[in-house]
Amino acid sequence: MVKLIASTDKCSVIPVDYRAYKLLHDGVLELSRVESVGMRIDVARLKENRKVVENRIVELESELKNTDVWSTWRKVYGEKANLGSRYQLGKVLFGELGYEPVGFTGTGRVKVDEKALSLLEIPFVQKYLEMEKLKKALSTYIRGIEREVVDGYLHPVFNLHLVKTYRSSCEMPNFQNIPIRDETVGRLIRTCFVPREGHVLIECDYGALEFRIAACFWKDSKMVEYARDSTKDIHRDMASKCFLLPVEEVPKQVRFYAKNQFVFPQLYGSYYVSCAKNLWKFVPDLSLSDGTSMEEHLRKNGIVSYNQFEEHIKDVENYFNSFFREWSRGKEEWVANYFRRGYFKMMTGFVCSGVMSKNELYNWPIQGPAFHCLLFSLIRLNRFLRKHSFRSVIIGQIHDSIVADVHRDEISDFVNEAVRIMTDELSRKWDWVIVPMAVEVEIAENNWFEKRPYAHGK
DNA sequence: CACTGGAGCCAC
DNA sequence: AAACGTGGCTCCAGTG
Repeated sequence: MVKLIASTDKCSVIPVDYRAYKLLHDGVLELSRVESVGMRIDVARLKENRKVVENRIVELESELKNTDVWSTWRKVYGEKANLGSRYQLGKVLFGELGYEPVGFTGTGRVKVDEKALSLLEIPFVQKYLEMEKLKKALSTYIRGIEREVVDGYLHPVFNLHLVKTYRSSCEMPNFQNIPIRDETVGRLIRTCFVPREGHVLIECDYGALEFRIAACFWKDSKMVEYARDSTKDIHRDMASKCFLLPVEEVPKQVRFYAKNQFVFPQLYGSYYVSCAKNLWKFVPDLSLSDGTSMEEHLRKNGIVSYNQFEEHIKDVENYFNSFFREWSRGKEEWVANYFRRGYFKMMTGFVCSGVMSKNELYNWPIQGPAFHCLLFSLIRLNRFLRKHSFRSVIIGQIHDSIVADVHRDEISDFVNEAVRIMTDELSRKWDWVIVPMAVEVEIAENNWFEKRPYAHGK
């Protein structure tokens, strides 16, 4: 089946930089080699894990069907009762049993996602959610991988022609969304990705890539300063502002939420109300290093209610805009320029035309070139491995990281060259790369789940 | 029976 | 006026 991009006119008369085309051409060739090489799968383990998950799902199903909630469900739906139907679950919980809906979807249906359901704190629902998590692991990942494995190897397809931002995508199966956040599910799936005999898995990840590219794109002096100084950390500093903590007392988890619920959303066009709402949700889960709860800490600092917190985040947003003042002014100009011309060109030469929203205008010129750094590196690294007859092979790519199956004798040579390409050579390739690049290397001896940081020279 | 869109969840 | 972006995949519900 041929897929086409619907919203972007790539056949426009705007001259396309040949170097942009060449990057995709070379990229397609190297990615086809990556696909052909494939990644080793522990098929026996995958099967074992499937059995475990299948059994647990059966167990949970029978427990769920032994409840009053299920009796009601059967009364309403009779033979059509389907435990897998969230629509039916919504009707039972909110229609029959009288629980209060937490929210509604775009089409007016009651929200029955994990977030909405977990607020109900009903034993049935908690168990239901555990079952759904395992079903997702089973159907999308375990079965998805089993279906595509050929002789113990998986060959996901990496596309360069589908994404509006000229990023990549991946399918059959999608290797770019293998679970990692949930430890239980992550273990079930990732332990099945194993190195070849005598090899280890190595992952080379660009550190803070999108922030660095944002600094290059907006040329905001403070962003550049942050990107150049490895002792500086924008997420830590904004966590400190959002949660009224001294910089040196920002816990890792608090930094994580500041990064994903404030800094990136702000850079891509969100605003303080959304940020405040999203941050506030996690406040009950947060605590300081001395054990003080975040609620307690905020209370001590005069923030008792959500409204006060929202006001505070509004102040932080104002601070953020005045701190990155060239970005703050530049983004308005960027939007105005697009409205005059109807298109824009990425730093890597790719043209984006067609109807774009403000937020897309903020995101696309960052997301695309960030990936192009990775693609350039992958091309150079794969050529290097071939030229010098390495036994090590690149087996995949996840937007800002390269995954490789590296022979034990080649680990340091591989890492040195990968890091050299991803930093020095990249800087030479494009003059708009005005901040240093950082690479985080991880190694896994037995399987992908066990990956841990690998200390390298750079 | 084939197909489509919505909702949900997984990643960066 | 509105309010972070990019994907793939699965299941269900509805349509023809």
